[in-house]
Amino acid sequence: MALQIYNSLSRTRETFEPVHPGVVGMYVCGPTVYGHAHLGHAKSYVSFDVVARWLRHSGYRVRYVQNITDVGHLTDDADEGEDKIARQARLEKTDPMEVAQYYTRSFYEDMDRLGVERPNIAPTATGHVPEQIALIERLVASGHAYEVDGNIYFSVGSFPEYGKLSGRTDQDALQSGTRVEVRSEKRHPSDFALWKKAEEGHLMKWNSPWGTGYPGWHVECSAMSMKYLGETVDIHGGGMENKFPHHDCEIAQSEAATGKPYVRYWMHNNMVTVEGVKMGKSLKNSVNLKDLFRTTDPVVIRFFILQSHYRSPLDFSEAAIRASSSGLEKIRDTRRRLQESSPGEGTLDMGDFVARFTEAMDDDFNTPLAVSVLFDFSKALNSALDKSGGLSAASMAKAETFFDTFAGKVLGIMGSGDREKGLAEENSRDALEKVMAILLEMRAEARKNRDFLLSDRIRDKLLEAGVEIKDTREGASWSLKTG
RNA sequence: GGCGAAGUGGCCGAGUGGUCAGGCAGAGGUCUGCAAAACCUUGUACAGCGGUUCGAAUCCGCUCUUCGCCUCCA
Repeated sequence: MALQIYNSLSRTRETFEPVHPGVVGMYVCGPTVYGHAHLGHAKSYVSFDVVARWLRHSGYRVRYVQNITDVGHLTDDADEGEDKIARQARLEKTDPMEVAQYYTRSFYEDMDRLGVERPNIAPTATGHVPEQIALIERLVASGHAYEVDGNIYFSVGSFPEYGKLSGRTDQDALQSGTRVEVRSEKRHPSDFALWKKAEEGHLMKWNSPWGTGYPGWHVECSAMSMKYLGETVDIHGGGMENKFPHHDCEIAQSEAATGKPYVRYWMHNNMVTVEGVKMGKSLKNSVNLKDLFRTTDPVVIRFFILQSHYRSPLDFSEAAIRASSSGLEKIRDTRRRLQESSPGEGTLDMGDFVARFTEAMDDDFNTPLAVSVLFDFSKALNSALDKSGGLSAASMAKAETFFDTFAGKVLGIMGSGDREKGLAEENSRDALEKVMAILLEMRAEARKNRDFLLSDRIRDKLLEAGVEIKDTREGASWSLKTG
């Protein structure tokens, strides 16, 4: 079965076909860097990370572009209010660019810990002002945008399909009951700003054909997406809350400028809720990743996220995290056991698991179903290892490859065999292994002499120190406790 | 008010008409000095009410409830 993707624009599942065979251009809306990343960022970027990983696994060459918004989004209304980064700079008594750089580094730090691979290109809005101006000029020249006193607005009336993504197509009907105030200088209340004139004291500003100002809040994605991925991008991803107005505006300004479809497949991931309520900064229930990582292994968070579908809301709770932690530990234990077992004669057929995993991922990236295949595989593998004959070296190698490929490279919830490890970490691990070998030998001797008092004391003390002992048929094994 | 999503067993969470999701927690068992792990067994869940059908968690209608967007937000 070919890869199926749910397209938010058509609201149906479609067979994936990129513009250029074998190559995928993918754009994902990145963060606005004025604060530390939270669980919502984690869900979004882990989800799209797995999308990119799966496409690569399927043989595509993927160019993944994810912007950093370091200017232009306002605190308040679409065209009013204060620049959020500028405000944060004022609060921290520093420069907006320092705020942007600081939180950009913080963002990547957190994403690295979650195992999110870096985008191929991570363009910043401030680094692409000329491209944004060029796009605006194109829109002004073709009559899709107009200037009023140094401000440029996109004329929604010039693009009849405006709102097709969110289903908000009747602009006049939308005006009743809306909370957006009517701005007199705009021709239509739904028109949105492409360029804003810089007021007195505005810090982040650039020269333009219309005077000193700064770009509006939707242009950057269109300009940067088209610059690096062409006028039609294969996949454009983002959070559901960005469907309107952000993505509808992107479509309007891009398609009005080029006359070509802007995006082939729109993908929107759902929100994180905390006890059933949307997580948001204003609600003071947002879960900061750095705080969360203090108590929870980032990989557990990643696993937790992948245990639900990207289009489903994810409800965060301590209990749910604990359940995920136990589940992940089960899979990890199985792999550890596999790596520590000695070869025998038994065989295990991997084909069915590979097929089921592939089918799940090809069906709109159904990671929870794919994870369940991992559990089924673990069970089958454990049963095989339980049998007195053990598993043949060939079967063991195949099983290891299965983990390495699907749990490691594709889902990123386990180390991949060829991962790079720091030398220091390697050395301390070596030392620990030698020490543990000595302790386990002494304990084995104690058990042989039926000195269970001593053997249990060793086990208990080690557990206190964070090392867990398990007695198996093939001798004792140990592992560092996580979480 | 408009647009959109969703309600699955104690909890999390798949499943677009017909033999099993899966995980966590719980119970019983095998193994074991004990423990842990693993494995086996164990749960007649699909918001409610109607309808279509030989057959519905899955399709249709109504009702109830929740959530998101319509203001920046992943």
